[in-house]
Amino acid sequence: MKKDKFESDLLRGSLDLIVLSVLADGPQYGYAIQKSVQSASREKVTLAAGTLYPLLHRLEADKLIKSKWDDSTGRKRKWYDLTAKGRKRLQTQAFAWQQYADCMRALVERFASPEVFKPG
Amino acid sequence: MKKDKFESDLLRGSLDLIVLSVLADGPQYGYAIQKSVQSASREKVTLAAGTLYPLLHRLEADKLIKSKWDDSTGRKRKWYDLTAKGRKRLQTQAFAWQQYADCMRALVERFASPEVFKPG
DNA sequence: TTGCATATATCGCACCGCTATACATAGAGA
DNA sequence: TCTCTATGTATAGCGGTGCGATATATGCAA
Repeated sequence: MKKDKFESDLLRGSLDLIVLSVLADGPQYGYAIQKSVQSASREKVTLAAGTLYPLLHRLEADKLIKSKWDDSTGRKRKWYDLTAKGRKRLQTQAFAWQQYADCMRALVERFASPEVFKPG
Repeated sequence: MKKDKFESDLLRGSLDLIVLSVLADGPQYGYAIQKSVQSASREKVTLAAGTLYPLLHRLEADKLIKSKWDDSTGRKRKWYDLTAKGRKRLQTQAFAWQQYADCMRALVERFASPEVFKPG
């Protein structure tokens, strides 16, 4: 559990935003989104499949994204694209996140110090 | 629900850190912590009692804080204080949070724009 | 033909913030 | 005195969500 990744609870409430932001650059299918998030976060955020697909279904149910199957190639892929509502949500959510981050930073900034290696 | 406050899911995973940071300035009892968090965040973060007390119990179970009842005054108050472990956790958690925030900011910064008032 | 990466999906667990509820005291105002 | 509000702590249960486990299927390379 002591991976170099962020705690699940820290990501909670941010994953929607992350996925929306990744889709802002153009349509992608699920598995590609997973890889995009991973690389865009420099491997700090890893979306488990059991997290990603339900999340995409939720976003679609909320009409923030829309999907289309592509059977033309060998592999069946479900492509997702932002809706107008999704684009709008991305903006407001991103802004809300910054507000939250500014507030948090003010609270905890002075306490931050990296964990240091202690020889056993 | 359209209050000026942050979404619950956004706070999730940060509340521990917030409470630890508030306790870093000295011992406080539950109700005071609630008020401190509220004012330190400029009313952006409001800890419901049903959130705060279980949270404090968890932190104590993890030996990050320790408690002591004070019956000397009229009102019975349970005072909480950081342990050495709690102080250490505060540092590492605050640092982890900054890492996370930097990562998030890089991802969503360019999309942020405030919600504008639209006359109906 | 074996194995891995790709690709999507769902179930159920665990965790936690919140509402609702409960109980008790102090102090102010009627 | 009575009532109302703020203070003070606590728990039960609900709802949402990230995740591990599991299932299924295909393309491709060794």
